[in-house]
Amino acid sequence: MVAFYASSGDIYSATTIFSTVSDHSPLLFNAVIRALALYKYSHQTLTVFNEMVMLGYLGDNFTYPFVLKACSELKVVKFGEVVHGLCLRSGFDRDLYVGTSLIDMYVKCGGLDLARKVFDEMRVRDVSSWNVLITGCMKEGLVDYAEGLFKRMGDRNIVSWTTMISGYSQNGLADKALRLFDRMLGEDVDVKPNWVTVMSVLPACAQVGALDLGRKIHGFAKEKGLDSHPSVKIALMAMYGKCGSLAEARLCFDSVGLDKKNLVAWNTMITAYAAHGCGVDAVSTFEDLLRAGMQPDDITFTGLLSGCSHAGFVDVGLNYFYSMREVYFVEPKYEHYACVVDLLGRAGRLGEAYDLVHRMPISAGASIWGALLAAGRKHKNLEIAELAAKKLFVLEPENSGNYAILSNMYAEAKMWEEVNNLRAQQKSKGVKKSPGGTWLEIDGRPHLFLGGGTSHPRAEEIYMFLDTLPDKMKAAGYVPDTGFALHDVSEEEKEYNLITHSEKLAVAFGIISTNPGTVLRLTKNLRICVDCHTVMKFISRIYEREIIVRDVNRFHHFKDGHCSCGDYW
DNA sequence: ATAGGGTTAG
Repeated sequence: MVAFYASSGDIYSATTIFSTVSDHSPLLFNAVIRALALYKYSHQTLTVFNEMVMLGYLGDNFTYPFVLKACSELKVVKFGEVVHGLCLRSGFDRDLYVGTSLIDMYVKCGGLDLARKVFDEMRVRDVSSWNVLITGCMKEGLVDYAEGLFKRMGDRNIVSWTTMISGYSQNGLADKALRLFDRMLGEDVDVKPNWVTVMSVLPACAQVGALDLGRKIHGFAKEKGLDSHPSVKIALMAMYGKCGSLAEARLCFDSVGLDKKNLVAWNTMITAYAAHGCGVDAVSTFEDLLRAGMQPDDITFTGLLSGCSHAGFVDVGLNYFYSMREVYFVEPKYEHYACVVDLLGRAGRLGEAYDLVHRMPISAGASIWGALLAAGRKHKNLEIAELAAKKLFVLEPENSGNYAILSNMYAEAKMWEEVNNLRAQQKSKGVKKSPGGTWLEIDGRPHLFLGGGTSHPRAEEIYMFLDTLPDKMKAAGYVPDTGFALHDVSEEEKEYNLITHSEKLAVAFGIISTNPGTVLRLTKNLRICVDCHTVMKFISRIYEREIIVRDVNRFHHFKDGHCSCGDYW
């Protein structure tokens, strides 16, 4: 009876009857522990297990996997260690399932060293044991170690491949993720990708902005009947959003039935609108969410507020922010304050932004000082920028971008001594300039361009194109904005530094190597600079091209000499 | 009986 209720998920009935039985057999304990763990009543699982141990029964190979699952769920390594000790005493630690569950528990509780120790000491291992450890390594960023395990393991199943692919995606190695997905299809014919596999490879497309490749994978999913799963559709939405195709993201969103539209789906759509600067759509989607009877969460509000920020809807955004707690019962967190500081700062209300930083109940961190620094730069407020930058030099000393911004502002103000001091400071701390890079997708293949790079096979043509550009642009009314070039060098040299920015190289290659009218899609690892932004506008008009640039935090759609951001970014 | 997953501001 208990087992029947337990397996059907009626935990209440199962535990009620369980408590009326006076003579608990090990079998009965196992049934209840299994049910409680599977339905994530983790505390209760441990309570019942404890009761069992008190009665002198130490548990067997059917008890431990579920007790350990409860420990993993709670993420308390201390509990896990106690249970591990009991495993050893009971002698069931030698069991394959118990061993694998131990590894999983240590991985989920953040004890990778202990997980590796258990793995090394196991006498029998199966695919799952290897897979669990690979997951742990990927989570901790030990990509090389995970690769070693993957290479060494005897037989790999679809979970092994999927784990590697999603691990690469999570560690920002989109290239490797995409290549492994390909290799899996070609090499291991016995392995059948499922919906989780599709979901794991999509973030890699998103990372490098590989729209065509993403579409191909969408087609592949359709062909295999894997595209109807709501989670796959959500991953597709995110991919399309991050690859610059809002329309396709919206199509996926609409194809999820209203009853299956969970909060993640809504949040993804709102976030996509926000990244594209479509404030009106972000707000109206938020209102649709409320009408659909959903309860927004903290992520909904980060999307909504950043949407308002990117679109310049300062007061609308502030209103939402102030009503979060009372109207929507969502406690404003750090990231919401960061959005509001950005919202105010971007709009030039630096005083209010700075006030907020001091009034907030949470202390400001890197993203908030980063927002203030960006605001200081945009509105040429050196005082605020200096203040924010000094905080950032302490909080994220390795981030060269912060040095660059302040240094550029000093240069603009012709404060050469400060420029030199800053450069010396940067050098003494060993901060390396992070190279600018831009991806351009051509025929479904992403091409990488690095700032100042000359290694491209068609570098000569690219530079030739860029060399002739200024004259064409000057004829159309262009004045290069060299104010923020890093060095105190001649005007001409500054112009040259600007010319070698990676997005210019990429757009040049795009223009000379694709048919007229082809939309150019660029993905950048830094923020786009003012001069590149201006150049893109001119190129879109002179060459009649639509150019879509994704920089680190938003999209710019250039068309006929204008940008969708309205120069507000 | 154990394993892989989607949304987060600068």
